Amino acid sequence: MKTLIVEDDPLHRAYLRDAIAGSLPECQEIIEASDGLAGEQMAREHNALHIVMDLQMSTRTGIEAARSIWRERPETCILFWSNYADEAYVRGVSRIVPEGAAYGYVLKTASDQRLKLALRGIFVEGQCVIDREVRGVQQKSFSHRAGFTESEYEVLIDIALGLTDRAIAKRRSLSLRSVQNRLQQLYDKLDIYKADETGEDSSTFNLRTRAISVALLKKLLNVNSLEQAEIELAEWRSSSRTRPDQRQ
Amino acid sequence: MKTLIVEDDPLHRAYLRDAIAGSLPECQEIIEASDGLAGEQMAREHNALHIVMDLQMSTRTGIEAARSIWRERPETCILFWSNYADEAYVRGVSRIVPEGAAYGYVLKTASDQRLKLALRGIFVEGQCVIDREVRGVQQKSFSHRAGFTESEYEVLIDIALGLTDRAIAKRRSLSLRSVQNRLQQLYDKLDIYKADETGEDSSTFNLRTRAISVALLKKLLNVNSLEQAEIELAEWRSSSRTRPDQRQ
DNA sequence: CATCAAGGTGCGGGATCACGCAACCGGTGA
DNA sequence: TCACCGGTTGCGTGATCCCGCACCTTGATG
Repeated sequence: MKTLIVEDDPLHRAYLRDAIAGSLPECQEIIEASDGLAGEQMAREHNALHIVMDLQMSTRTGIEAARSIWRERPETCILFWSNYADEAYVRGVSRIVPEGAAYGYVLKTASDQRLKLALRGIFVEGQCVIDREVRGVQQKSFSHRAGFTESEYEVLIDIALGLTDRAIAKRRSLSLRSVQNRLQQLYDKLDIYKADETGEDSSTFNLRTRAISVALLKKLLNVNSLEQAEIELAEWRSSSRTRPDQRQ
Repeated sequence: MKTLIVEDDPLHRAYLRDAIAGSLPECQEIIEASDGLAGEQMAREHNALHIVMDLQMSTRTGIEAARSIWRERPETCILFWSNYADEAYVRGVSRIVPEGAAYGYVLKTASDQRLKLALRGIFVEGQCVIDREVRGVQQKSFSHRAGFTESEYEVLIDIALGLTDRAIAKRRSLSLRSVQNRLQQLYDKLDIYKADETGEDSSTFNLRTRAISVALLKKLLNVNSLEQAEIELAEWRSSSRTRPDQRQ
């Protein structure tokens, strides 16, 4: 059995190495990569089916790397080891995990014990191991109460990218009015109004930008997800230019 | 001589401890705190004049902690040890360092050697030690070419908070039109238009929100600075309600 | 089948934003 | 002294956004 570590911080890498050596005696070989891109290649070359991966790396996010790895070998077991349980990350991960694959999400603040249990659970037992803190976020984001539907999340990303209503409508194949409806729902759920109504002098907030601000503060959005969305947007823009306007 | 470490990651804390012990034999005592708040208190209680501090911590940002520490004891030497050289961080730091204080900014990716040199330079020689990578950012942000003036940065933050033009005008004591002018300059410098003019079909972007997006992607803004700005905004809002409208 | 809730769509209007044009003003250098 | 320049302000217009009202799907439920 072989394990790949993808993590940019050398200290954390060393720590992981120890944890793996200490909890997985059946693991004969540990290989390492210090960013997402290298991790991707190394996984391919060594045919690594057991991976521990950091999210938030500079060259290539853990999510991006994991996505292409899983596209090639969906049976790969991946343990995400991250600093944060932001909804943006959790949503990003659960969006890409293939049907029935074993994966895990444990926080870097978790104890030695927790990490080692997760390593065994995922890599030898084939379970999914998700930290309780992360579970909470996951739950919330899929319950419809104060959680966001996929479509609301879409418009949230689109306005955060700076698109106009019209552009969003085109991109998501909706009418202008529908987009605005979704925005409305978004404003409701984000509680944009709460802070505003303090004075009779309302209208201190521009709803659209305020929504972005609140989403960032509530960790629904993070800069990584924006970067990701930005490149998807660029792809869409170039593809829709070559094949312009095929509605109707 | 006594040194205080403020850092939330235990691994990094241990690493720092070694680095200090190895490079500062004159240091007899090392004390530690695992978040900004604790660091602040500990600095006060132990009257620590030599501090190594992480930026980005959960409970209280390094910047916030440093600010109140410096307010009490401006002669404190602080070495900021951070993962990133984002303009938002660099600007945040250089905004709070008191006249003539010795401080440093070194990246976590720097070599052992660099870190140890910085430790000696700041704590025993009283120099300022700024990593080259960080210098670059600092330079850029104060040269007027493609850099941002303080006032442009102000409106950038304000729109990122979600304020309307009118609200910004009131907060910064400007006319509505001036605010809009500053926005204009901001849009120019951020190159908002570049991406938009590809097709004859312009207007895919809402300038205001696009500006936020680009600023985030260019690391001019980060979520920490937003959180900080948000509490300042709350203060201003409550104070301007008690003393309402004293123009003219 | 009747009904009901969710989501998409059109219409229309009031508010806000983006921005060109023009005027003003405190400092700088010829 | 005068021309110039960067920053501020007022006026006005067209584009965009926010959002209430009303209608129409579609799938689920009694």
